[in-house]
Amino acid sequence: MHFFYKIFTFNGLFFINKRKIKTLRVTLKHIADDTGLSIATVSRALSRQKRNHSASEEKIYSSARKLGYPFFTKAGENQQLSIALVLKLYEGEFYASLMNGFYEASESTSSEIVFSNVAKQNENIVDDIINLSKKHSGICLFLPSMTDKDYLKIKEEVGQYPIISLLPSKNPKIDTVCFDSYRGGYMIAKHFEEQGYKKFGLLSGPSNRADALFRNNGFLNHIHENEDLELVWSFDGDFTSTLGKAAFKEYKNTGLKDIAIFGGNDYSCFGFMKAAIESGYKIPNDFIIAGYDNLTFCETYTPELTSINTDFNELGKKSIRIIENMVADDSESFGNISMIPVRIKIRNSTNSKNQS
Amino acid sequence: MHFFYKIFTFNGLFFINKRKIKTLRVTLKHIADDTGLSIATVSRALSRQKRNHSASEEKIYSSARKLGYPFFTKAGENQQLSIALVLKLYEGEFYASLMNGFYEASESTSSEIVFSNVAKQNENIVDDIINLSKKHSGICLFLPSMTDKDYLKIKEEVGQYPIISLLPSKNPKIDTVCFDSYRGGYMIAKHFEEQGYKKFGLLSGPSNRADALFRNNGFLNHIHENEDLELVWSFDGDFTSTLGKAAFKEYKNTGLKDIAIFGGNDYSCFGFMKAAIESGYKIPNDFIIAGYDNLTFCETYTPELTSINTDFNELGKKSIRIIENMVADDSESFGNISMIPVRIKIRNSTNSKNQS
DNA sequence: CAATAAAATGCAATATTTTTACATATTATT
DNA sequence: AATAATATGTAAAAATATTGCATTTTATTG
Repeated sequence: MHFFYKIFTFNGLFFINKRKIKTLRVTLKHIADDTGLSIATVSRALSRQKRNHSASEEKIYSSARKLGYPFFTKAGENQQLSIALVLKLYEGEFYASLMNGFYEASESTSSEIVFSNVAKQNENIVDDIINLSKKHSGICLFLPSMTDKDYLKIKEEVGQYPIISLLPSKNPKIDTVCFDSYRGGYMIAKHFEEQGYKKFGLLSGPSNRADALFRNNGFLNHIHENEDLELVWSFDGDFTSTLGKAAFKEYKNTGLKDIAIFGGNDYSCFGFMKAAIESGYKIPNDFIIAGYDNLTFCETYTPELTSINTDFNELGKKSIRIIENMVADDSESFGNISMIPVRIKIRNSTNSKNQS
Repeated sequence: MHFFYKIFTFNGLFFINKRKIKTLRVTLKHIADDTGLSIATVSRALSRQKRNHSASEEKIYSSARKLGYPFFTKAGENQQLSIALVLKLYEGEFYASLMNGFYEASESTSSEIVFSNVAKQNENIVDDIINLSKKHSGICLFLPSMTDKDYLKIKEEVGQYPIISLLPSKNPKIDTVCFDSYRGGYMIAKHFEEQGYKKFGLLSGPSNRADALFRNNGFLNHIHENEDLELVWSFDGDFTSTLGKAAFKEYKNTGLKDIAIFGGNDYSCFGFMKAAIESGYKIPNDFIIAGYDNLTFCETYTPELTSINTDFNELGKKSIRIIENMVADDSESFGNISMIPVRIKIRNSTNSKNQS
């Protein structure tokens, strides 16, 4: 006589007919079956103090890793927090600086930083982040493409779990630690004014990035606050040197000279300056220009580029401290913003006086 | 009546007098004690399908993360390999490119790349790497400071565990996947010759880095192979633009002109060129120069810098493929080298003909 | 090559850890 | 205040891991 059961899975659970059965977690039995050895042998191999790298042991370890068998932490061993820095990695000095800043910051605390990359085309970033929240004590998000809606969804799912964003937002839904982009833009405009310029130009970053908007706003607000200052030219860039070059073409056509240009970021400026130099323009004589990010190449380029320095080590330290506090006392907090001050680094690209 | 026991730990084991007792792994009991809740409640919170973010649940999760309680993988869920890319992170475009290349390569395979940073001052790198070998299916090392002795020690401890180095070595102790640095240097010398130059200069990288030596050797060997070519100037740099500048001072003193200089890497060249331009030299008219790494700034700089392009995506793909093969068939392999070809990207800095 | 020692393995008993039924307490809703 | 829903603890049951002992396999020695 036979019985027939319908076995199916739903939401990660297993069912026989409609009765819920155990969620099958990975056990020594799975490894034993996978390697063809007995449970006892598997147990011994995994709990041995010193690995001996015999063929069986290697097979067991490799199977254990493959199947996701957990390697138990010994009690009292792992007391440090693990904080994930979630970003979409691209090429460029910027990302190395960001990661390096966080990493160095973590060395002076008892927390460990883990970098977590998010796929470039990824519909389920929110789910990924929620998953990460199981493995780490806190999360720092550097994801320019995230919308307010995404943040809200994360906040809902994740409750008072320690999570912060490293990018400014017009209307922050979660706690934020970021550079004071507004002030950066403002400082540049101020510096331009101090150099005696009245006519200003703006090569802006992508309009869907809040940090780009804040930089612009700081710059523009200083212009609008002063009657004798004027924005005479602007161009919508995207933080790439390619559009920086395109911006110069457009600028050249206008025939404007002797203006002070804020380039949004350094890459844009490098593209703009290169095109300008190739067209026979002299910087800072024909126009002055300043960037944002203070990449190492600001010093390498001729003329050296005035830029806004952002201290990633400070950003990292502050972020880690905030996450640590959030872990310690689980009081609800929501939309707090911490601003890291930025510094202007003045170089030759805005120094028309001493130059000529 | 009382008994006194001496409890102590050694090698992660616990002993009472001299009798070994259990290694105390983290269990629900620890979390229950830590949170003040019962084991049952902890069990329920951790195995709940949908988190509800109640105060207790948050406390339990946070304690679990803190103590290192393992989150079990469900059987059949985690079938992908996890490969660690171990490096010492510094600022600079180079590291972002390396990580990005590996990350993108991993997207087209079933393996996952995890970046693992190693502290800058770290006496126990070898131990750290051996620890990582428990958590990951394979390891890729990018650690220029490692010596042959270190590699040998790792190989001994780790047996036939899948591990490779991404840097060339004079006498490789473990399997290596790296760029063909020798050929890169060679290609530059060849290109210089084709441009009609007979007198060559070399600004070399740090002598303790095998990859720098290979670049030099490729360059020098082509010179030595041809009777009419000659090395007329050389300088010991360290891959920084600072020493690039210093190199130019030295070069200027020699009074040499019309030679072809290989800069070791791009940063050195940028420093050298900047100092040269500031001294009124014209490139490529007064000398031609080529770098190595093909950073994005090669195109941004004026003159655009000829350089050797290294495809990190290829490096990543090849490395992942090799690790995957090592995981699949556990045959012993030792000191195999795979070279990734490099390409020369010719730009204006070596183009004195069409220029003048 | 046989004799012996050392190491690895499987079985099954034992120990440990996790889950859950049931009773009770707490919190939310009407 | 009554009732329902949810959360918690106790203790029993179930699941999982470890280990003593016997057996097999591999390595070493004369």
